[in-house]
Amino acid sequence: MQESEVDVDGLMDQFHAYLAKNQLKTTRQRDLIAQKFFAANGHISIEELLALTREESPRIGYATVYRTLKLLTECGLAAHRRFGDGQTMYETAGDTEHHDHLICVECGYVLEFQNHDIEREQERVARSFGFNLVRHRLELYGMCPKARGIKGGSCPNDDQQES
Amino acid sequence: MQESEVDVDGLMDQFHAYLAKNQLKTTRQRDLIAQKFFAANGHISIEELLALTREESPRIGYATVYRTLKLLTECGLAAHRRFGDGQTMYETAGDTEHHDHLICVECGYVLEFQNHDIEREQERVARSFGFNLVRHRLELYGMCPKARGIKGGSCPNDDQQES
DNA sequence: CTTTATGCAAATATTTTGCAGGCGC
DNA sequence: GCGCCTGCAAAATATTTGCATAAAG
Repeated sequence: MQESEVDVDGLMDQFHAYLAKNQLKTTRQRDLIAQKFFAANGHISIEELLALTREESPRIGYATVYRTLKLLTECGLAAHRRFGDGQTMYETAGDTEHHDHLICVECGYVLEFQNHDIEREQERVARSFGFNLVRHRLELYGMCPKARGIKGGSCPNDDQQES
Repeated sequence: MQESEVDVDGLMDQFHAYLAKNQLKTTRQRDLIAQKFFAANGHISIEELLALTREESPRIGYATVYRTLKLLTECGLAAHRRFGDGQTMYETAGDTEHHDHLICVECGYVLEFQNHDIEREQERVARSFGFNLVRHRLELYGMCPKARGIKGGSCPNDDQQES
């Protein structure tokens, strides 16, 4: 796996800093949810996150997950996103790791990547229009090797929205 | 206005082709919704689209808009998207016009552009992961010249989602 | 101790579906 | 005419909120 390791601690620090600055409290639930979220490497649904947190703290409910995710969104560490027709996913959005997405249109598998050449070009384009680039989002949709090879066969994860 | 004109006719053709190919029917409602959608230049919510179509055909309901948008999504002409915490937005995603977006975070102004160097790089990246690139979406967020100059002053259009 | 957060369930909001009549082909 | 579509309302989902209790600072 070339799953780029996320700096969970750093993100947790940012989260705590935000809580402190706004006189909000650090609770076990919030920490747990945030931790699981960050550790998920950036793509997770409310359901999945709830399931993960419940493994360690079964009483946690949807509301708390939603509320915590909202906090994370407010401080810029999370952002929701909908790939295809499926459920809403959340992804990490800290500056620390900036990744773009390569998404398989067959099986919905999401791969992350970074490419400095592209980023450099983006800067140039923005500047050429007089814009000051703050952030960007790039998604490439295509067919993954497995999907191409087997064509309707077994993709990394098959739970898909081919209508 | 330098709102780059979208090739509505071309998109409508693609839509009709899809309907025909799948033995679905061309109806006044579908055409109206699709037309309004394409003309919206790519960013519109269900509500807004419903309102627009109702201007000309007041009996249209949510269901029809949802259903039509689902069709458009299936044939690759639309895709949903959530900016910030707000409502779900739909955007055009036809291959015919391959432009990316440069969005002002201050005023929400959306500029379209094309850059072949970036596209070429995207191809390379996708290939390097064994993917067969089908389409992509690139959004650059930054501050537009006007926003930077006046800093909080008058941007082309002020109706924004700064969370 | 005081204030804020949690968990539950009820309230809202969003999206989908069933069905009878209407319309495109 | 036949079969797909529409509009309406009801159903299914998804998300938010109110409140009593529990926990954090």
